[in-house]
Amino acid sequence: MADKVTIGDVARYAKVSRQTVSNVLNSPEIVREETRRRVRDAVKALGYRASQAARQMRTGRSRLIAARIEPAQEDGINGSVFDRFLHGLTESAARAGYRVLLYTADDHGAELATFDDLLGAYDPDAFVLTSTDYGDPRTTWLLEQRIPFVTFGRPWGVPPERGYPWVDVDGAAGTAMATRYLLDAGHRRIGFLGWPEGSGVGDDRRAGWARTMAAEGIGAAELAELDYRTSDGVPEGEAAAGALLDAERPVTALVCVSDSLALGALQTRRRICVIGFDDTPVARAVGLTSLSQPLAEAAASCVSLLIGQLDGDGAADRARGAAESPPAHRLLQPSLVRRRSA
Amino acid sequence: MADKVTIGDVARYAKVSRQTVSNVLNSPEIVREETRRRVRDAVKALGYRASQAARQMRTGRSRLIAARIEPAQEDGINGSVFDRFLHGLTESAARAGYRVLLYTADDHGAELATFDDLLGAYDPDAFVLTSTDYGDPRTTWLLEQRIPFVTFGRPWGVPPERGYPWVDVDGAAGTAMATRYLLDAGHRRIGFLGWPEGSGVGDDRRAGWARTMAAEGIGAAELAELDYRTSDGVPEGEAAAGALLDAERPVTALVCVSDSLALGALQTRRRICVIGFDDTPVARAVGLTSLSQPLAEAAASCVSLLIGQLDGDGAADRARGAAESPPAHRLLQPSLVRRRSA
DNA sequence: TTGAAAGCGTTACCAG
DNA sequence: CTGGTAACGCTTTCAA
Repeated sequence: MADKVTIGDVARYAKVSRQTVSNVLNSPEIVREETRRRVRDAVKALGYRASQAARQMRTGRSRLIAARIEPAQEDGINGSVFDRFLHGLTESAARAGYRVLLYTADDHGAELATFDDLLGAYDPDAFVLTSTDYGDPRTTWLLEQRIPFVTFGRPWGVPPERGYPWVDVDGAAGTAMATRYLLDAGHRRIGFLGWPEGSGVGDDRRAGWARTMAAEGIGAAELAELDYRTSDGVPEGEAAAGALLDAERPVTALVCVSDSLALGALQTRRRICVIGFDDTPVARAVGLTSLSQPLAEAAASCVSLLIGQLDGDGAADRARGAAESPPAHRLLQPSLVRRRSA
Repeated sequence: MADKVTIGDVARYAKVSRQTVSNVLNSPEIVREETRRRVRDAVKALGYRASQAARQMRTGRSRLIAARIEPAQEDGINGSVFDRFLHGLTESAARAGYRVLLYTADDHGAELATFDDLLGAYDPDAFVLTSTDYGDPRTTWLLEQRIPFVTFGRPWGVPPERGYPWVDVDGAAGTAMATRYLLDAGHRRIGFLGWPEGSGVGDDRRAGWARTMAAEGIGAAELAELDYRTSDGVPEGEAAAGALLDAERPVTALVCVSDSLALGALQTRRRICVIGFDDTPVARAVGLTSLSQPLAEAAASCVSLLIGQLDGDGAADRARGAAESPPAHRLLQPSLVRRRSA
């Protein structure tokens, strides 16, 4: 912290006015080539960096993106998913000239309060929301306040006219791929270990399995037999797999909505093929075939959607009233990582 | 983002000067009780929050703590450790009025460059460093620049006079506890699955096992027999455990430097007791007894050590020259989480 | 193209 | 204890 080098120092060094330095930084094209070079050399020589605080005072933009760091999930197995997403977010944001500001919140109520806090003090330019669910109050709130944001997760149950930008991974396509893979390997009694109905993510993943099985000519009655619903967890997976294996017509393979359930199924030590979801460290460790989400890409998409809003809408949005184009979104494809378990 | 409420608005509402409002916020004791109350009511009524940018311009303090988000480790199993630490850090920092700013860096060189970047632009008040190793250039750099920081991890190989504040978990105490636990259960041939010599963390954890075994009267020669060193990973753990089990005098129990190695040992499916380190989600999932680090407490300690520096040293440090008191530190105790594996 | 001046919201330093 | 005034470093008018 030897010295705070300001724009004035650079100007003096390059023998131009402060304004010219600012121009070189913000709209280089309007400055004469030679001057531009001289200023850039000065910037490099002095190690100058624009003070974000001063810039923010003038422009009103903090170049900060706020994201919540989630506590370790229930059994923590899929915690790493969020972790990797956050890493990708930080990296993509940095590339775009933004930084990620972390916050925590135990529930939606606390999170709304934190939004307010953050907005008042650090004034982040945007929020990235994860783990969205039906009737999520956070999106409504941010929409009302006209704060830019993206969600990683589809707007479950939100009517299109109240839409907002989102990024998600196509879970159904993933489980469809997994199911197809097992069918091709000769399986026909392929069960699905899923969560209770009502979670957007869980239902989506089940749908991919169901439609692929149906396309294979498997009727609704048999499908119902093969469809097991339980809350997430390793013991739950073990119990469920046991039930499916001890049925009159046992399953020979299992597509699971999560690695936790899949791991449980694996622990039965019975001869079945198992495919999990999320490609968590555990999957790698125990040789569990799993569906991998392109998290870095998802994070990058979140950032680019945000940048679009931040650069485009600025004040134009407020002036023109309603949005002209529907919010952008992006649905990415998971990939199947083959290991010993299938 | 309806309206930016400034200190002036509050002053007008409470019918006092801007300065008085500032005083109520920063040094409440010098303001008359009644005025204070009126101002506080105004703040609440208007939803006022001091603009961090403006405050920073004036005070030079950003109320930002920078921390690196690490990419998923090798096999990712212990990734959740860092994740939980980061969560705790965010929470503790928020309680102290600070926010956590994230950054990434692939190696030490890139990280130093990022320090510079961050300091120039966002100007965080402090850094929290994790995964410190021998001859870590980051601590040297920050010390030179007189930037406040703490490390989560002891200053391995750093002479005391170049000391800095740190927080760590006593790995040796943990493995000693685990070893004692196994001894009490009647085991005597207790092996240690560790990393190659030279890593501070690994050597420390080995030491706890070794000293406990020695105290039990087990000689150096036998100790050498029981001490196995390998790089981290599940397959590595499986191989190592196999070797230790097939020895002339096989081990009956294993203390491992990581959950990855322990998981590998467990996968041999042989009848041994295994204890891992870090209590990762995998451990919970497969019933592995493991040593748990008090991560939330570690994070809280980091924050309080930082706050001490930030509030105390301000300018006094530079004025008086060398530090009067040695940097503070805190060594926390891990705890043994018993599960099926031991 | 370049230079001068204003102002963003705070807090620190003065007098009253 | 309260009220004015200056200053932090930057970008954005406005003139030259």
